[in-house]
Amino acid sequence: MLDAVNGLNRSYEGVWAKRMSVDAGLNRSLVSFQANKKRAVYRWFKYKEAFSAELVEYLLKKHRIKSGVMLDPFAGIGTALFAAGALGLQAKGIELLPVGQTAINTRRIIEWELEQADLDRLTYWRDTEPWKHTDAAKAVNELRITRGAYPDETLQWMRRYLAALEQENERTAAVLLFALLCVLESISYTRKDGQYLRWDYRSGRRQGKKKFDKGRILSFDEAIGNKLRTIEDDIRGYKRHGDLFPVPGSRAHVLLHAGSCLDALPKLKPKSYDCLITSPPYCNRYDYTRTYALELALLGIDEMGLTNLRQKMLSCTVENREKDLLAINPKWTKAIKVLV
DNA sequence: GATACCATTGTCTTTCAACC
DNA sequence: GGTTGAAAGACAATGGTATC
Repeated sequence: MLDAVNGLNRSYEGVWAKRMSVDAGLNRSLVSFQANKKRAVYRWFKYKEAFSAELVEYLLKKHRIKSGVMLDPFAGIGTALFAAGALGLQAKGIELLPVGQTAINTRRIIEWELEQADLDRLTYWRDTEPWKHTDAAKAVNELRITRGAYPDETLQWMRRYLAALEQENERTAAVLLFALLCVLESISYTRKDGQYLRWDYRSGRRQGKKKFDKGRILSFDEAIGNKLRTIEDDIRGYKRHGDLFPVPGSRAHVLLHAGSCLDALPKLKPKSYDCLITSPPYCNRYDYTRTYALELALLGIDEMGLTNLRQKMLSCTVENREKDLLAINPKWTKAIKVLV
């Protein structure tokens, strides 16, 4: 079977061989998340799987694409969408993981809906730390895989933070929730390490032969304070003459389809896109419901939701259940015939 | 009811180039 | 010179189900 798959791959590569080339102008920073770490807005959420906005700009410039519609069927946190959108293209994305959907939707709120008064509320939160002045608390959703992820004190502050942000309007609350989403790893006993969540020895979880020490775990105040400061600085950085987005085209035209591209791709209208930039998932290895478990829990996913999400993913490691691919797209007959 | 079997879920170790 | 990471290989724990 493997020979048949490899044969199919080779013949398909042959179709595209003349169109593929090695670009010496690219380096590791550009094609990974590294370049986003220092870039305003893109640096908020550390999504290691992303490529850089600079790469998107590089590719569009190189191929002289200045208008039209771009598609990213594995949109992630929307790096390609917003980078292309800011250059004047219409950008459409498909994303299954709620973490990515939240990142994209929050950024759309910031670009299109956030008002000056909302921005002032973020400044208020940064300066006065309202979670410290409330007794109200809201439970932090927990999953089996996230149990014991935070120090007790941190968990208490998270509960108060969640309760306090509910007093804000929808726009401000969305940004505040996203800020918390961005710091979860840094305030937890976990680190996203390769394809699984690695646990610090202080978590109380069962340890392996080698003790894992993730180093300093940030306090809630320090982590969220830094994040709110960064987000606010970046948004205000846009500001000129009282308008958040004065540069024509800088406010990205981004549309998101929240769901699986297995469902969405066959329904797209043919020949309606001018270019496609994407970073597809590994087909047999990575399971995002493990590495992004903290974030998914915060977003309210329950055990059943987590299981369903895991099985919906295109890839999902060796334990993935078989999918009825022909029911999704009858045109895949040839490829499927090789596999059986 | 005990047992075997199997799919699913969760974790560990090794590796080494690139990064900081 | 320590740390990190869109590897890769493997295995343990768990829970459901078929079989006796």
